Amino acid sequence: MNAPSSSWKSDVAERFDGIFDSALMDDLLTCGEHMVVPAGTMLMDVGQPMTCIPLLLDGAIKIMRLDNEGEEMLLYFLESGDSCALSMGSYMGSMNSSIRAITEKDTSLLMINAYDGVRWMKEHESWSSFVLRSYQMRLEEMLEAIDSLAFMDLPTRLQRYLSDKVKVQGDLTLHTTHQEIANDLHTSRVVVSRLLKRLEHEGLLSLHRNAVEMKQF
Amino acid sequence: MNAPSSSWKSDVAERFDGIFDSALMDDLLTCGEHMVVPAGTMLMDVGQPMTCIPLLLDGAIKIMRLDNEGEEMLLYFLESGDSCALSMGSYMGSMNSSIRAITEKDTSLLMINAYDGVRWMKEHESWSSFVLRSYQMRLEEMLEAIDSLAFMDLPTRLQRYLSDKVKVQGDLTLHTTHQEIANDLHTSRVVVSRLLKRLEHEGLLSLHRNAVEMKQF
DNA sequence: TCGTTTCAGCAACCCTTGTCACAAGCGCTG
DNA sequence: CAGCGCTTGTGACAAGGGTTGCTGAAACGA
Repeated sequence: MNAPSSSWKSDVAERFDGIFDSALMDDLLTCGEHMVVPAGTMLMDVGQPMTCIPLLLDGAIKIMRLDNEGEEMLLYFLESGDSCALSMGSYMGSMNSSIRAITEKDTSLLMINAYDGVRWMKEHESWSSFVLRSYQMRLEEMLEAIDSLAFMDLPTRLQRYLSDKVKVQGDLTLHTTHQEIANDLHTSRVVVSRLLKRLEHEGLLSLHRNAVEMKQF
Repeated sequence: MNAPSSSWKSDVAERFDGIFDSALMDDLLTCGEHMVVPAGTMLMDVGQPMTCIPLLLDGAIKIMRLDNEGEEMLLYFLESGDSCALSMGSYMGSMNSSIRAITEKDTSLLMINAYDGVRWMKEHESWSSFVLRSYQMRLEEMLEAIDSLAFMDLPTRLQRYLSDKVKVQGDLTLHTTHQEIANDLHTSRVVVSRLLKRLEHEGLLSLHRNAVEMKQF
């Protein structure tokens, strides 16, 4: 959010320069609805109908999976330039979201009506290859989530999580609680505290109230 | 594989009737290369370039993820009518496979050159929506894999695995070893033997050498 | 400033899962 | 038939991680 909110069109032009051709860019600017949402906003929840496709201009969105008891599990983060391909699902049979999306930072995004998105698949080759690439990237990130669950122990997963979060936040100091970390990793607060303490002893980070300050990552 | 191998074209026509329009069907029959592969064949491995898109006519394919040490983890099964969207990735930046694919049964499939597949995205609307639906289905299955890893304990995962396998094989008796099951679930043989024994005591199945006979599922 | 709430640290305990070691049975082949 | 490899069963044990309960400190709100 470096630019004033009136200039989001130049943000779009800059962010997707070389990716979308000019005709598509025009359609985007005409049909897209620009939004700025503060950190912590739930953009989408499990069971909600998906009517539009978000294009991220700035900020970050946390994508999570839930089980029947409402327990969360972090899947991945969307960052600037990303889009959530799962939203195209509204066009294909599955009408409802199977994930929860919450802004991780203040976020600027362009909402595309799903119907327009589908129409453009035929009209703009640069759009259809963008959508396919987006699906591809989401699949790769899901694979990484599976890797971490299937092949890594909790200390390793925690370190990866902290690294990712530093990258997304762009700040070595993470303003979060142990409980939040535990939710994202789907484990318990006590366990996270234990492991963080260990990492502090190893000198990899230092702990404060409501904050984890990373030294290396 | 009910039909003689010469009549695979009618298999295709029947399997994808109502999904592909007639022009696409013609292209499919012209450009596609039909193959019949026996069970246990590795169709694709991690690191291999992906040059074609498989359309499953009959049979089943097991899709697995590997870690650095070569440890396996079952992701999902492809069944008749499915396609592996990951293969489209060859067109998008990522040239190499990140998964391993092994036929689970004798399998009949139609191989589409990736280049043709990409070209048809523009030319045939029924193709592009098929590809998108395919991506969508793969994503949903990955989500289920994540659910099972993140939210379920091993006894539950084992039961789900056995159920899935029965459905895919179309046979209540699974011809497999405890070691193979352990590989698919990424656990150890001893643990699988233990849990299977428990399920046998509960009357859900009975155990034989190289076979698990399901009673209910 | 005082009470309340939230957060983190810590200890003890337990359950699930993984590991090791070994034995027994089946089926194959020389 | 003897020998071998593969598969399964089982007991004892270790480790990872989840649970409970309690404590004190920091932040917050009136």
